[in-house]
Amino acid sequence: MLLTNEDFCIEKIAKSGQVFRMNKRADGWWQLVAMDKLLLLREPEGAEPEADGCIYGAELMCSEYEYNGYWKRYFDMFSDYADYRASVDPEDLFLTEAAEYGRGIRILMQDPWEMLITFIISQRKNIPAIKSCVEAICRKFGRRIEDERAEGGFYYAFPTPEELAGASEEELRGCSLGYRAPYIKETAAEIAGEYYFVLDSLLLAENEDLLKVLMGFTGVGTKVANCISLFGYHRIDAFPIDVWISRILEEHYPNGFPFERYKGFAGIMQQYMFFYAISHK
DNA sequence: CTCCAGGTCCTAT
DNA sequence: ATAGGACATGGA
Repeated sequence: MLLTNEDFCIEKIAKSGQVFRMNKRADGWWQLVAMDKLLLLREPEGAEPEADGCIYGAELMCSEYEYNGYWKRYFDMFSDYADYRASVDPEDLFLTEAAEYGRGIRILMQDPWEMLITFIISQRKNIPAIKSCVEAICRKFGRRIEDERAEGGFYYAFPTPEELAGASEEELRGCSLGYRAPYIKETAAEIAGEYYFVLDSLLLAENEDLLKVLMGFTGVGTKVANCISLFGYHRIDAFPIDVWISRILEEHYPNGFPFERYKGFAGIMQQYMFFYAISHK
């Protein structure tokens, strides 16, 4: 299944800090696990790098049926990111450069539950550390799935609410979660129990209500709630402010970020700025 | 070794 | 409301 798109770069998506189970293998394929689903993808054969050195588009190891039924939505292929980039204020030199640098990034439509737990883990950790924690809880509590396409012949699904709720705090701490272990356990217990349908019920919620409910879970504050909104509910106007974005706002937008200009999709701009920042450390 | 990471919670004003 | 300190751990 060949995907030709000017705004699809596997490597940038994998390194953009929104997805933590997408890794390049030694054989050249990128392996992505989303909940219990596996996808392998790689750069199109014979594709020439563009002027920026990047290759755009991808070959997906899946049928058209699987693509249309799941991955097309997952990768937000119904949106035209060229339009988003074109909306950038040309006089805003920083954002112009960041958006050009981030061309190929897309805001993925990931699972709300996976985002809830993943971003509780994310607090005060760098991206490599987040990845190893997420992988650890999957290995320890997730269902093992045999699949010859996977590296080693198997992979682990993201654990279900029941699987995480059943974990002891010691087991969770064994995944390097530190003080987040009780956050994870409490939140998982709530989702596995009385709030079983709440994440689904939020699909149609207003943005403000969504944030408010998410922040009701232990370990979820403003920033994490915005990440879950953006990456798990595709609320592309959500604007998570972490230490990187905070620095950018101080350095480049002393008079405030022009949210009015990007009304409804400021989260896309946020992602370009974030990726630019972490790539130029 | 030191510094820092896609922050949140709790407490004291 | 708002400000300050505690918090676990591993990657760089």
